[in-house]
Amino acid sequence: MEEKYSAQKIEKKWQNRWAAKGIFETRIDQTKEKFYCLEMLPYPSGRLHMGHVRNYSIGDALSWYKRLQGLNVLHPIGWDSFGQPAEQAAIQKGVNPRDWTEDNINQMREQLRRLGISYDWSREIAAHRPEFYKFDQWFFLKMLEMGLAYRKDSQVNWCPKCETTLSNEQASGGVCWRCGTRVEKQTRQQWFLRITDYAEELLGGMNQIEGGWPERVLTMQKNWIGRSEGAFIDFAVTHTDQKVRVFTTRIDTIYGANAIVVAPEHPVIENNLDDLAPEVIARIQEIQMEQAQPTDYGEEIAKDGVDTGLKAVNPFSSEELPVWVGNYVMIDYGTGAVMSVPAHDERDFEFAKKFGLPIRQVISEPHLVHEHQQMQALALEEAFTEEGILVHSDYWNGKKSRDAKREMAQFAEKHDFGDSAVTYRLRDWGISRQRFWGAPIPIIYCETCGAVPVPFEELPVELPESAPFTGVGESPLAKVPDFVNAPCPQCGGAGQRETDTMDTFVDSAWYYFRYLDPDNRMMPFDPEVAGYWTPVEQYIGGVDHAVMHLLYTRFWTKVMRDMGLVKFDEPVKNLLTQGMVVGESYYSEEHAGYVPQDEVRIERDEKGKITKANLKSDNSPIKVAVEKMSKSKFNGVDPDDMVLEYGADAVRIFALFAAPVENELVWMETGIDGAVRFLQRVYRYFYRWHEHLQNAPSSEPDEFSEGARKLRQKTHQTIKRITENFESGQFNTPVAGLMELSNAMGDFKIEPSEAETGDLFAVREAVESLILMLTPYAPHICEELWEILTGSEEGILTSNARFPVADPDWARADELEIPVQVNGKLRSRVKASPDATNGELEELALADEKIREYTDGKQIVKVIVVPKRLVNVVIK
RNA sequence: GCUGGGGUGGCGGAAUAGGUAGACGCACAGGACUUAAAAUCCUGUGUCCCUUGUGGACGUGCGGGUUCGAUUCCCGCCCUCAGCACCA
Repeated sequence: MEEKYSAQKIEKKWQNRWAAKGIFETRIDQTKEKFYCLEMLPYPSGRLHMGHVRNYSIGDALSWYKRLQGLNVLHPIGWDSFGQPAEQAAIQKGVNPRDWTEDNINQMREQLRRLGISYDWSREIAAHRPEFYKFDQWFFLKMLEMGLAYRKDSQVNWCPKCETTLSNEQASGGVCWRCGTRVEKQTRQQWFLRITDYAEELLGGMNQIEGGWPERVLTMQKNWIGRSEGAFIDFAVTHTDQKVRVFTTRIDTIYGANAIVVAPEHPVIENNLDDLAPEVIARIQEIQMEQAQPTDYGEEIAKDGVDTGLKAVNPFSSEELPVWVGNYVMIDYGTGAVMSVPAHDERDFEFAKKFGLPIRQVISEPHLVHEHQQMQALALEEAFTEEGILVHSDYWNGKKSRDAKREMAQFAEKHDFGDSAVTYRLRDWGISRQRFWGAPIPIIYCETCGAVPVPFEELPVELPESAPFTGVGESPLAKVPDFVNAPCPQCGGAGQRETDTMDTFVDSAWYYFRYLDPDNRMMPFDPEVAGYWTPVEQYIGGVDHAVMHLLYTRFWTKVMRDMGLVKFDEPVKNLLTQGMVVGESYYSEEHAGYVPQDEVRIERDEKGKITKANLKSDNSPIKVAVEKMSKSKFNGVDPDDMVLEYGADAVRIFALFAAPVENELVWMETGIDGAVRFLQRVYRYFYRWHEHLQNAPSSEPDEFSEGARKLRQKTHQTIKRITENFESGQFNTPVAGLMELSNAMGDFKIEPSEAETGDLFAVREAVESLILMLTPYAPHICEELWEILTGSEEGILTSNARFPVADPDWARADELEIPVQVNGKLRSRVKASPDATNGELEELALADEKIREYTDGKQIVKVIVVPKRLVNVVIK
């Protein structure tokens, strides 16, 4: 054994040994309990960032912990390798997206190896490889058969200058990210998946995962699905046989309706164009344009609208109402039409105020009902949006909102002009992307047969080797005639392939099922294999995927269940959303920009608090902030540099110790020093003892010195505590426990050469326990120490070592210090045996000298004894 | 605006079926070792007060409440982070 700890040497040695032996490759074993530990797969950008390191350190710690408990752990990784950056690189640098992607994957795989993450590399997958995306296409065709995939007109962001479609992110602020041109909305035929068919189940299924998923993720999904209960009501358009159907959650307010407001695209406009004045049509077009302008968060557009001149009849009151077009009504929510009740809806109120429409209050607060019934008109300052008692509503007067809602919906249903209804905010999932670097949608358009699915046996529809990447015009795929032209599978006539590719969220919706059976050529995976490995016990990733990815994958699972591929409803039992990794940044207002740390001089007070920060060059003040790591802010750190400098073990310990996993993690170099120091302490201690520990007895001796007893107690207490911590999903507190154990080992001051049998046993037990419990955090050093300790090259897993189990007798304290309070204030402590009865504890407390000072001459009202914890003497 | 988190030392954070607040680490200060430095080891470190002790008071965002006892439970605020947002 070398005297000095060299992280580089040890880590390299074990990474090579693990790889050579395929230690982490996993097979189905029906005799063992399985554990599927999954981390969100990375996009192969080329460099790992600290967020990845944190994510994979968490997953790896958990995988090791479960392996050491004897579970059959599946811990795979792959690449989310379709997507825009590869195509962008092709446009800007002229490289082939495939080559660019593969290069990046190779680099990042090496980085992951250097971190020593225990992946089963034999299961590695990548979305851009035909073996994988073949099954994106397979699923698409299946969903087409099931009626879950369909095509319809939909709007996309379009930059007229670049002649290309843009994603919402690329069109943020309403301008093209590349050229700054104002983005237009364009209507295209796009493919959709009917996720809305599963809206109710996606909502209801949440009770199966409650407790295992963070509350906020479930809430976000709930909000996203946006279930809303109400009613559809038909308003007949006068002089026509048409009806306008509105959706409302407040049917009880219907007597207060002053107008019907429809979205500009509403069919009632199209159907009655002849009856509309030309200036009205012009206004409607204007309003539609306004509405189509993308807006930033928080930006509210002023209400605008126009009276179409059409009239519709309120089926409850028989009142004739004007039909307006309004910019605040959206075609794709509800029915694209609302009844405007200004007295009881803020938006309608604002609209009515602006256009001078009548405002009638029909819901009253209970104590004002009488007053409201007397008065014809009331001047409302603002909309009254709460529920109450109906007034000015004919037959329904005096009813409570809640009852009226139900009864009025039933009435509408009975008289055939309405229905109770549930609507959702959730839209069907549009998967068409006008991009090259994605899975081609397997459809051929034929003039005679229409949109024809590519037969299953012809899958995959492969991407061409290359395409003209100009960044302008249509999708590059459309410019590859060999790809586009294909015979119609139905009639054999000339056909053209769909040139849109699939949203990359399709890949991520099911990728982790492919790990189970990555070489299957016929099916995405064998259902029997999936029956063993899935569902996922623990999924770990960023909270930024709380809605889209995690909702899509839940949807996909339910579809797979309906296909008979899996037998459960929810794919992920437990979800852990880790916090962001942030760094300290330095902003100079003087120079209007961020500056690197080494250009800043920081002064601290005697406690270490920053008192002053100035630029070294010109002494101008600097603002110190903690922000998400980024190159432009000079506050990022490269994981590779860190690993090179401190070693993977230390980097991983710090990533897990510095903060609870769901919190933000502030990356500090001084913090990582602490992790290095800890590892060195462990190594030094081990070095000092390792030869002597070979003489330690294998069975428990009868006698122990006082120091050995103390050490054994601490060892078993630590095992107990760390096991509990792991079980409750804590990753930072076990490190603290290990440090305490290591400190206790140091406190047992005894020369190894003078150690008695009992001492040797106690130290060896502590060392073994420490190594095994530290393995999930720092596997390299632990493997090394284990090899030296046991003399076996097999490694911790192969030698079937197990996570230590606490002996309750040793974990039990032999003497307790019981705090004694007088009237709730801590006044003294007494020593007591853990077996002391409440009566004995009370006696001890009252006999205590300091307590007697307080109780002398006072009346003791009562004494509260909390077994093993505390005594409180209440005096008067 | 709606929804959901979160406010504990100089910092990251421990501790909640109500029971010693501040574990562990960082930073800082002092000491040992050293010709010196680094490394290492030891000690101290919530605030305030005094008669410097095995002392006292205060202290978990603020104000109330319940309780022998509240960081933990209840009520009302303030601040902050995140997601969503003209959703009818």
